[in-house]
Amino acid sequence: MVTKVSLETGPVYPGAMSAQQQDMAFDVFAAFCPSREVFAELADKWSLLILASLYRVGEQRFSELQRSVSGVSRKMLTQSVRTLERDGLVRRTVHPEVPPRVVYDLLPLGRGLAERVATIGDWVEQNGHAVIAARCGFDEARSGGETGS
Amino acid sequence: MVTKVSLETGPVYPGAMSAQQQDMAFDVFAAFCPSREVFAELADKWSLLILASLYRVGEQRFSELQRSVSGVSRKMLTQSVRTLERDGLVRRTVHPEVPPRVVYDLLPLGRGLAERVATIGDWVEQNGHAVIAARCGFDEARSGGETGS
DNA sequence: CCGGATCCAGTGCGATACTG
DNA sequence: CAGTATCGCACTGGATCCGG
Repeated sequence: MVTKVSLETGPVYPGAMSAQQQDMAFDVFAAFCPSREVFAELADKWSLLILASLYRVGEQRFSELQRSVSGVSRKMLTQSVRTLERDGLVRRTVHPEVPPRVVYDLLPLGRGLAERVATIGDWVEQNGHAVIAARCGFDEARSGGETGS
Repeated sequence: MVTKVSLETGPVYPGAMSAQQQDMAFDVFAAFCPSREVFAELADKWSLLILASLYRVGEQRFSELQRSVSGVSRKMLTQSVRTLERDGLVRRTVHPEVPPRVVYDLLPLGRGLAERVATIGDWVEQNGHAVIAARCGFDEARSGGETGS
């Protein structure tokens, strides 16, 4: 892994990469690798939750999504969903009615990612208590340590 | 799923939750669920990359980690790794030497998560080109659409 | 070598109001 | 209903200095 790509700073991938792309690999850990940018774009609270929600619930309209991913503002929802659409992960379908109805769902590409993201959500829901417990122990050890003596 | 917990705003989990905790579930999608806080804390670029790096490479010292996760500042690395330690995901071992040597590695709890996170890194490295291609197409369609006529 | 503390610019993000 | 535009604050996160 980490075979390294062209390693240019700018976006140099025209979309067609031929077969040799198979022996090349993006490196998420490299600061200037294009894949890092992709990763960084996805690695935020709202994007991950939106992906997970679309994966769990299925297609949803804008307001449903906003209720589903509780706490997200319209601005952030719009922005995140736009990015996901731009990245070819999510499809945005506008039904030309009045009032307008816009539906979002996962594209095949996005489903593969969302699937993995959802497992992280699952993990947190299953192991959250352990994390919180550890956190309490940690804080307690820090504040409790210096009171004595 | 989404069975809902006590739903208090504050941190109300003392660490011991008895057996009934099994029928309860955290809900990552609920704005005020404690698990959401945990999720939000982990859902950032650096934390995810650090977990993935520790999973792939194994235990590393501070400076190794900084080189491994290229682009991270010392401040962010310290901060992220502290949070991960606090959450019981990562172990920080100080070797009392001079110069000091500090080693980080995954705790069992953290390994379970890191494993899943790593699959996301893999996904990005494998499908990054598709994302970038989609992105180009999207941008092109937007700017190319209004030039004509 | 590890990392805490401080300073400060940049911006993420929420609140609000307006459009189609 | 879905989305854009503007404003403003708070927080992020990098650079730097310092201490163990």
